[in-house]
Amino acid sequence: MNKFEKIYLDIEQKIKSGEYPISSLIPSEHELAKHYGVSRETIRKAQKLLLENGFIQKKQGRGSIVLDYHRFSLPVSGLVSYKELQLEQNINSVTRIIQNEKIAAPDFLIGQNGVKATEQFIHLIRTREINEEVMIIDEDYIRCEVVEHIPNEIAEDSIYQFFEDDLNLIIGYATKDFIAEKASALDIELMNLNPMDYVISVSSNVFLEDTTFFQHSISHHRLEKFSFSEFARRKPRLNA
Amino acid sequence: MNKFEKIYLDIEQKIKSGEYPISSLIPSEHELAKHYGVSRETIRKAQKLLLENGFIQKKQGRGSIVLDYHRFSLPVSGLVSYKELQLEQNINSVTRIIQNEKIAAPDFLIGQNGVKATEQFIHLIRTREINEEVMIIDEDYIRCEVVEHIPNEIAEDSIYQFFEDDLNLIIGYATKDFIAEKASALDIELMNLNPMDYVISVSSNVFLEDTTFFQHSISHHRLEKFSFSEFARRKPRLNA
DNA sequence: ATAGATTTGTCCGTATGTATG
DNA sequence: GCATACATACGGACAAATCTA
Repeated sequence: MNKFEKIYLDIEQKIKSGEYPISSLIPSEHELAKHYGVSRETIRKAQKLLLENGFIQKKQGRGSIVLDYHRFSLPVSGLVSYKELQLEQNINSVTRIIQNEKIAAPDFLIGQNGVKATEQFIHLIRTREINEEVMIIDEDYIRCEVVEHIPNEIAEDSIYQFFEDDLNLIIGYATKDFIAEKASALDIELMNLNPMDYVISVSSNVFLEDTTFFQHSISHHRLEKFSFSEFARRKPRLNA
Repeated sequence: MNKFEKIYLDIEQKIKSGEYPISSLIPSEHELAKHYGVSRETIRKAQKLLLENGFIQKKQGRGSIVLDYHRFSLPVSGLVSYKELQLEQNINSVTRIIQNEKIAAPDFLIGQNGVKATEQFIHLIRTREINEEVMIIDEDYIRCEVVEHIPNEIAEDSIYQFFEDDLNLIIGYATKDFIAEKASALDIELMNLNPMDYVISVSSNVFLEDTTFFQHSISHHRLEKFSFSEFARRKPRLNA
């Protein structure tokens, strides 16, 4: 791990433990640099992470203030996978595999992001149940050029852990679109909904670090159980 | 404006104009540093902005690739105001003021974020109409210690522009929570909904740069018209 | 109201490490 | 192996904002 990441974790822990209380100022950049035996730029990199994650607010001439940080229920930003969420929140849930098979490239993906008509995709449909009630239906299309097969045992756990730890894929970024839409036939069947009900549909395209497109996923959430939070910073309007 | 912001805008413009085409590599950090007559660190700061805004992807040993990005309908991240969104998307909409009055601090805000029971708030309720149909109901509670009055002409336009340009307030950050919930009486009345209908409720607390809390807002969206997008980067799991 | 000390913001030049082709 | 390009780190300099005496 890099120096600035180690320092970030150390300061984060000090904030969480209360050693740096909420609303207080953490030591100055100069003091921290001396304390950790690094240069000021390294401290500033660590602080940038703290800033982006909502732990501190910096103010020129004043210092860095500890914010009243928060436990997010469903962070949109940062591409947190279902498995990671589950672990963090200790939700006891069951994943059921509805479908896991290799198919030809679906029409709506061909031509976009360099997908050729001759390619194959893994078509994965899973449900997420809590207390025997289906809360989320996840549908994934995964590019076979990148991942040729996903064992069912993996699909029941975390495909992202599999991608990253076993296949050594590096996930780069994703676009996500949220809309509310009428429940599909599958939603109605698996979630026991009525034809007039709505679901929240989160569709995303995921790309590797080298910019190759590798996954399209659609996730349907029950309205009553849908919620997420985020921490946002005001971006300066540069084009003014 | 800072050097790295100017360079950011310049490169962004070059990407948008096609001078740096999608999927191509932009010049190396070294070349850009020479071209702009600045140090490499300054170029890297500008590139970090491009990275965060989804314009490029960097790869060690390779270079920085221009991504095929964009046209976001409703960026959650970055605290973009309704007015800015409207401008960006050329949506012709009408804002109607339902209520704009000074009230005592509402119970649900007292004690949180340093709000005292003796404080006053501006209670603002507005509707956002498109084609004479109410799409969004915005309810704002704005701290009078920070903003003592909002003229109706302003409320019809953009309160954020008023805060920033006229009152010189600097917005720092916000927390946002999204849930789907049953339509309220006001929703039913103003949006012409049925009692069983749902709306998307986005509630947020907004803080100034100096960490003072100054606004709580609740925004109700019609399901059929709700949509937003975001660009997210995978954050490294530091706690692994 | 002013001056000086402190703290963060920006920028530079250099050095070393690591990944890519 | 080699050149190229990005990643990390250091130390220094000055500016701008804030606080205090």
